[in-house]
Amino acid sequence: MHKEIEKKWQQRWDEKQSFRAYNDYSKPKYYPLVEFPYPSGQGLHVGHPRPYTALDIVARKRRMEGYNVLYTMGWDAFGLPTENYAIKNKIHPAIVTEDNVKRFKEQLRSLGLSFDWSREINTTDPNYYKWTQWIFIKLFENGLAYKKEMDINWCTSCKVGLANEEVVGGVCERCGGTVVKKAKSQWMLKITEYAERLIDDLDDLDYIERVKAQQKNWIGKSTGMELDFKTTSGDVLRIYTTRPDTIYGATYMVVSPEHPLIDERKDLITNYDALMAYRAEAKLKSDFERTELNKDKTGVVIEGIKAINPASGEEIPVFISDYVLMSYGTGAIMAVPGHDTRDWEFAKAFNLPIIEVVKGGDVQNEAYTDSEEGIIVNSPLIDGLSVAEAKESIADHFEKLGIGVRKVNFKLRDWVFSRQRYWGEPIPLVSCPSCGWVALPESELPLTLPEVASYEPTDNGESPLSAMTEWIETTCPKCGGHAHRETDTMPQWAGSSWYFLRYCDPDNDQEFASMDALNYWMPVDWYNGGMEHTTLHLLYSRFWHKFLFDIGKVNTKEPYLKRTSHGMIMGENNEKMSKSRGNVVNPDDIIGEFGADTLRTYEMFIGDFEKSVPWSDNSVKGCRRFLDRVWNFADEVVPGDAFSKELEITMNKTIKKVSEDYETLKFNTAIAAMMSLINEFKKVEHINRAEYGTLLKLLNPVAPHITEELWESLGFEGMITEQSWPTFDPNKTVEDVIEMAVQINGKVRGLISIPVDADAAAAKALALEDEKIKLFTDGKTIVKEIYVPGKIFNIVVK
RNA sequence: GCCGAAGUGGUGGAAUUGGCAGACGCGCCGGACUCAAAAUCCGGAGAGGUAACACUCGUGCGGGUUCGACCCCCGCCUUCGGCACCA
Repeated sequence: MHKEIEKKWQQRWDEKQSFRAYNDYSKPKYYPLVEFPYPSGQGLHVGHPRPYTALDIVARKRRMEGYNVLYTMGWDAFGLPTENYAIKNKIHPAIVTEDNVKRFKEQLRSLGLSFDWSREINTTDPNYYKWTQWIFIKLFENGLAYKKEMDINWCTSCKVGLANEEVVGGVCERCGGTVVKKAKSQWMLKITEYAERLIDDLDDLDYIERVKAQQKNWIGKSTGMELDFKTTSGDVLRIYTTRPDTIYGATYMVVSPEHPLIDERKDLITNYDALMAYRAEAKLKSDFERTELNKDKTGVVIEGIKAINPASGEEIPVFISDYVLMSYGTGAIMAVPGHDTRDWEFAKAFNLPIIEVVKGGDVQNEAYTDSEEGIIVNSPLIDGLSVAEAKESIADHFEKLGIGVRKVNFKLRDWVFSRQRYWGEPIPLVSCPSCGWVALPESELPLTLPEVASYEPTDNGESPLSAMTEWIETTCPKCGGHAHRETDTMPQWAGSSWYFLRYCDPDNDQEFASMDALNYWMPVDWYNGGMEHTTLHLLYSRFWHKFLFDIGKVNTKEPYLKRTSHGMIMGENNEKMSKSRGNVVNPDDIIGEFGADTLRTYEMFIGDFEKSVPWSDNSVKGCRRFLDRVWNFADEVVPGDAFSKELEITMNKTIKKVSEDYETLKFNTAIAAMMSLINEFKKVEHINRAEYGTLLKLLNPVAPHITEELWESLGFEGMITEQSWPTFDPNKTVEDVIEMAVQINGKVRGLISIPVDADAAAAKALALEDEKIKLFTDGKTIVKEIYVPGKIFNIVVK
């Protein structure tokens, strides 16, 4: 039954192009966006439809409200799993991708999502990645792409570079071999140049708070100063600190094991070998392991060089330790064990002096760090000042002396943009011996991936493309001389950093999208995606968008007006769904047995949309039962074009509730309200066409097929998809008389029937008539009455 | 470890955001229909307590604020997401 109905309406929507987004700029537009999937070999699992259905509900509601809606789908198809599958099975990744996309698309279509499939895009399509390459060239031309030596994970036995994910517990996931850091010259994007704006512009956006907080913390802005420490070797060690006020407590220094001073002053250092041994050890650890707070602090003192505290003039030792990273600040810190937890632990481990410079804690027992209101002590220049005052005063002092400067720092690091892989966009640059790095002219884009015999990374750490001599050898676009192509490819993040722009104008072969189309459709009105994309993808795409704004290619400084997040759907055992755990549920099975409408209803009813939730096969039935009940009522509908007196309030209330809940991600309570409405329908003599038709419209975004079918079979005009959204009369959403709880000392002891707008005196009179209330008030004195109209009446007695 | 969330019956969750905790659904129990089962329909239930009421307890744990706390504050515990080459 459901199979025929669903097929019928999916075909009819196609024929009538019901969900086509027209570039009809006279109508108000709405642009809802969901994260496009990576088409994996496993096909869709039941987690995918959750966000798609949610915004499908919004999209369908908006169309019924008269908007021109752009809701569409695409494929983020470059990536490691496809490449690894291709290597293993000796199939071209393009073919693997094609198969996966085909399967994903069939599955998505069977869900009855109202995507405009004419705008489908694929990041691996040369007509798409032409523009990804084009944007990269613009970044390069604007000085935002540069080359830098960066460490990659290197498996010493496979002799390949590994993604972080492929390094499990410090060893190679495939062969168990040792993984080390290996320096490699990589393309970097200067996202740090946008750090300030990426934080500041969040203020005007309607992102859920936790997303904003994650973005802010990831960018990690801190205000402090850079300060020079002289050394006994006659050098200057520049440190970064957010606490210049604690300078007198700096009893030692720590530099990163990679700090250049060590090699520059090799001759003065008497324990160079020990330092080198420590550096080698640190190389094996990730930054994450290095900065862990609760691990034992390790380090080696540099023998032969001491530093001089610029405030106290005392000589202090200099250590190397892995908790100081070369990539943050200046790679050197002043250590104030009295007021920094990691410094304190290090000082304890190495028996270094701990000096109290801010009053309030017991620094011999633990670092005193929450010191914003503390008073400075043991610091001749700033004694008696508050921490805030001292920061300013000492900063002024050092700036005057010319040995320090106020500095804002960010945790955010530049974006490593090179991959030594095959399945990614080729970086469209050539290296010319006389001109340096030169971008390809636009006419040579897209630079397509060459056919190679092996997609396997080479054993020298270079991309598979590096083995393609005839592809690499080229001429310099600038001087015409002999030159080499870049053989690294872009990371998968590239294609997904601008895809929402392409949806606006997907077939344009002159530009990535016309300004007309962008002016009309952008910004995205509502972007929903997983919390797991909150830091990287969201930040990268905001960065690219801001860059495109700066060069005048897009019309808004931010891509997304609103960002919400959905929870994951877990397996029935409440573990993440995965093939290896054997708890994956395939939507095809549910659609086969119960239908797409039931699956959609269940996915929306299953729980709080923003929280993760375990799948339950059993509960699916309940949603099917609900739809069956809706179906069965069709036979009992009587004529009538207005709500009956009996149902008037209920109908208005339900329209209000459902309309509001669809806007606030509360799909579960919207469906519960419609279930309650059906329960009300059972209680009354008749339901008429107005009432039933309204229910169908409210339910349509969730269960589009069955509601279309019922709409048609009852002889309503046109398709339900083309109808306008029901409205309600606010005056008819509340009952005149309500049941109010009466409390004695905060505990509910009785109920009174009272007009909603009654005053306290009326409530009191009614309450004191109540037999049960009398039991609690008789012989007691009323000391206080709290009356909240429409809510509660509380009597405090003694 | 750091950053961000979450913890409510047997179970998924709800609670107008400080005002009757457990809506709605699943599962369970009982009944109707049936030769029987399935499906469907009707009814029941947080725990303790009572013949039935009454009453007591109850939103991860321990404190606090308030007439009143799932909701606000302080201190913990557990689980989940992210940690820069998974997407």
